[in-house]
Amino acid sequence: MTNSTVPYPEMSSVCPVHASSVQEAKKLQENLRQRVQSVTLSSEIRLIAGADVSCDMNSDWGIGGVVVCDALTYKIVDQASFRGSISFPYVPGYLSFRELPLLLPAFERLSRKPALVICDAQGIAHPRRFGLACHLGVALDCPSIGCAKSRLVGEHVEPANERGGRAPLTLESEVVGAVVRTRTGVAPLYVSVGHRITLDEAVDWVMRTTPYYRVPEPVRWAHKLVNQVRVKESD
DNA sequence: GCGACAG
DNA sequence: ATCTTGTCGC
Repeated sequence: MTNSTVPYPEMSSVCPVHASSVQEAKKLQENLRQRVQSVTLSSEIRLIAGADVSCDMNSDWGIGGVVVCDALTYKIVDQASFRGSISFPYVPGYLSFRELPLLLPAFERLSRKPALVICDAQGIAHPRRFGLACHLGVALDCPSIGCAKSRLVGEHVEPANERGGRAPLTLESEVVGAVVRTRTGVAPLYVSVGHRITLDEAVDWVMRTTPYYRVPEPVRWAHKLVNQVRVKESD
């Protein structure tokens, strides 16, 4: 029988997030990418989460954190973090193997389970269409959005300077995301499908969660959380 | 060989 | 990502 108090019973079983080399990580990505679903959101979204990681400059420790917000008021309803050692180097294209080992344990510590997660990273706007947001979405079997502050791959024109300005992000003649201006006069965000959502829905949720700042509210809170914990918890 | 390159 | 104060601009 299943235990309903465990937030993510499916996580521990079938989605590897560790790799001992870039070559191994690449093979995992090429295999796991088949599990990504770009489909319409299946349920009504009442709780939305932001996830982020903070790394210590001169050590191999980092903090993974999640903040869960009410999808209508953006008030914080739950949060959790996890401190651990970082085992994978930062290699562009392989960020999930560095950050997911810190993020997933944080999700396990939540008492409220979000219906949608916004990640501070790419989704399918990735060389092998399997950025961190996809990896996290598949591992948690949860809808997710890739919402990065800068470009990893793809070409695009400059979106209109006003809030709501949007331009397609193209890679190998495929639209893999959207470059979205969330605030007038500020640098745009790179939005893409993570898992179990469509690009238009992803852009819609990024716009809905940016009423005040460039970055979505849940991600801003998660960023504050992990930095606070890192300073407080620094040995 | 050279430049690009989420966090 | 991280180290960091003041400062330029709307």
